[in-house]
Amino acid sequence: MDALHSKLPSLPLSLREEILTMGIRQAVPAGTELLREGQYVKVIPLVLDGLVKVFSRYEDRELLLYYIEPVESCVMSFSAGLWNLPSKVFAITEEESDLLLLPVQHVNEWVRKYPTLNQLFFGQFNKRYEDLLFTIHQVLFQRMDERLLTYLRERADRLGTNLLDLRHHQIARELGTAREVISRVLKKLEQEKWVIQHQHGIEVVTR
Amino acid sequence: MDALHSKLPSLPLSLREEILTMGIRQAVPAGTELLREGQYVKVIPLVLDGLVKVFSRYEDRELLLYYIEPVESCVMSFSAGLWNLPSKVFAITEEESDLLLLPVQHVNEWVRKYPTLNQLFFGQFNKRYEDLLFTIHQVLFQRMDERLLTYLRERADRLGTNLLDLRHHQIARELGTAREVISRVLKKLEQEKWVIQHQHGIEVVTR
DNA sequence: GGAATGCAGTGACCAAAGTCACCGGACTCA
DNA sequence: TGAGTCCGGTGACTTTGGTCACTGCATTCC
Repeated sequence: MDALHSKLPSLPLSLREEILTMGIRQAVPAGTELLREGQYVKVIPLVLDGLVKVFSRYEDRELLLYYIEPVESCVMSFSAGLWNLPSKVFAITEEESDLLLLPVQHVNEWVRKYPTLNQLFFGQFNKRYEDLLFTIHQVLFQRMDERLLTYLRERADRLGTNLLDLRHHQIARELGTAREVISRVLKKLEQEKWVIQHQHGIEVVTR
Repeated sequence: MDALHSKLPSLPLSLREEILTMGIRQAVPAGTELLREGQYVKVIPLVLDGLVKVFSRYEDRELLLYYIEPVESCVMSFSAGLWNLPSKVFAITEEESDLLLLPVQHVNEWVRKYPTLNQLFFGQFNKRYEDLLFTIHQVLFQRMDERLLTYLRERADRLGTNLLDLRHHQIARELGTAREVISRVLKKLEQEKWVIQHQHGIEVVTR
């Protein structure tokens, strides 16, 4: 339970203690939906461990916007929670994750009482803003082969392995396209020696 | 000079006075570049009057991200200014505009001294986050005809007129596409009676 | 063993959008 | 008045990516 202290050393001790008493610690399995479009939010989740994906959805297509890594939070939940607005994205745990749920009324107090908390929130907003900029860039200016390779490399970096256990249809959903497209492009990337497709995974060739 | 008082009544009087003494009031003509990619920022501009466009650029294509309207600011300048990071977007005045330039070191103090200022900053971050979400949505999930019509309507609403004086190539740049595409799609929209093209402008047909 | 299921491969086709080349009208300005 | 420039229109073509239909594996589960 002292994880918070080591992970957020920048916050005042008294705030960390308040957070620990008021916050609800929760372990959630992989694949749990944390936030749905149109939903109102009463707790702000802080990811202590694990990984959460944030998506935009339209009809039956979706697009991965960004990942929330440990000791980060979801800015959509800030605005949705603090101003009681409906969410415009949905979020799902990618791995089994350890969350700290912060009830919004307390967060409202803390923001007033502890100005340093604002620094943290600003940082999060800024990170997500940059993530979205990057995503826009990819979607508008890059072709599928580039986007796919960037996606695979980013994932390999994050997981610390070149062997990615991924289904084509998973990739397609995250990139907002169709399974066949991924199969086709992946084959092209393989011919160009950027990746190797094994029976149970895709190997990203190190440069 | 009392514009600020009437326009930002939510801020404490003493802060507004500080802003007025430390901020630099500046009128800039239309088409002035305020922020360039890679640039470091020493003042945070607050738009008092006029209109500023914010773009993402890649090679020789660009994409309009959002507009900054009166009594709004640019979140890219927050992060670029307050953390001394290079900008990833560029901004240009669309109309002649009246700006209030806030030197970053003072803003840093104000943020600490006046917690209400944080509310304003949060609001701005949230607005831009939503703008970017909307843009992603348009770019990935909508076809050009939809995007173009949405763009024209939004613009007509903002300017309060159905008659838009726009060049095809301007539109193309803002939507990140080519002039010919706009010409083609505009013709289709005209055939479908959504717009009428006049000699000197495009009329958006009211629904 | 056989049916069902999930996954990937693939060819054919289509639609959207990007590109190229070229035209002609309007306007400007020297 | 004639050259230059800006603007929009357009046909032809290409590329990219989305869709459809169908195949062949594995694996799993009765």
